[in-house]
Amino acid sequence: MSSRPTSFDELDRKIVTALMANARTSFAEIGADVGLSATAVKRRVDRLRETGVITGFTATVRPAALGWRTEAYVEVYCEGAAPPRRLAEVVRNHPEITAAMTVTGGADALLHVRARDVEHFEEVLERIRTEPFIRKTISVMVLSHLIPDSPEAGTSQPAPEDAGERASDVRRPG
Amino acid sequence: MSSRPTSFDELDRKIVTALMANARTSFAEIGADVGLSATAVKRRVDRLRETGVITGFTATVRPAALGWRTEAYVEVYCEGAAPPRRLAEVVRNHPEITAAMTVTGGADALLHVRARDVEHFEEVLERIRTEPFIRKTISVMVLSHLIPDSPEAGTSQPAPEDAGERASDVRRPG
DNA sequence: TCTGAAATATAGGCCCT
DNA sequence: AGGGCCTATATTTCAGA
Repeated sequence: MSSRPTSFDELDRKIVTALMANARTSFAEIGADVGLSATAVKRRVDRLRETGVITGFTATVRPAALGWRTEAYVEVYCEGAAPPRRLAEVVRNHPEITAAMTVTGGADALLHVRARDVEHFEEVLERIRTEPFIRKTISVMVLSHLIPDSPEAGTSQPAPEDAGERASDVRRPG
Repeated sequence: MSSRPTSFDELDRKIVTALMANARTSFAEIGADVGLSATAVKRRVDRLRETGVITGFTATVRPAALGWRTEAYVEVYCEGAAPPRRLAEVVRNHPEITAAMTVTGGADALLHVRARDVEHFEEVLERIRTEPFIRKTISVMVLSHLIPDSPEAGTSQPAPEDAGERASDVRRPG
């Protein structure tokens, strides 16, 4: 995980852009775009991965299609000092937490949470509040995305493992 | 881009999981895991894309490696009614905004912003506040990620066009 | 859904600058 | 160090059935 800058030139930039647009683009095709052979592109991609510029390749999924229709940000306030280490442990206990970070401001941490519906979200929230560290939470529910294709709109969701139901078999309230 | 779920079974679930873990996994390898031929896997992936479950494949990039070292969430308060349509226009004017959504609570919208450094972030913030609609903003800076590999930690950033330590113009990915 | 063959892509080896 | 060319191995893709 060296974050050491080796050289990062124009060509690397273009290659990364191409792979962000479509991670399955062939090296030959990228090469044709940037003016390199497939081999050269592959070598650069390998290097970009080794140096940690590219950390992986992933499918972007529309959470709603998998039955994840509810999304919220949760500000977390902790008892006394909240060492990030212990917060990280807590966060790992709840698969519905798709992102978590320490932040400036009154709260100690900000969580991004995905749930199937409001009922499920309430359950997650109660679970989180049960954690010994947590003093209080403030939730902000996401209503609609203004940038539909932004990664946070589509990419961040629990793995389908955690999806209790199928896209074609979503539980109804009541 | 029909958002209607056709059938979505166990096999699809596994395929999606595999592609989320590594979008460049070969269909043959996925097939070996789930007990299908490469051809069958490809057909299912094609269908998952057609039905909009999978919206694309992308490289995940460590923003810091490209010179994006500052990240914040910005709550936006608007003058009077804030039609999402107009908010969306405003948001599109600022490539550093990597996600934007309307939310419950006091604020009208929540923005996710990436900048090269605090100076750059301040500049972005001033630009945003200049927009006719915006009445006030409250910023929460991200200090550290508790889930290092969550998509929001690594995937969401402006395109590498703007990378490096250069203060050149910025464009939106895609 | 599988099989099988043809078209593509990849991962190295090797040599050049 | 980085790039191109070549080749063996995999993979994708398109026919069948």
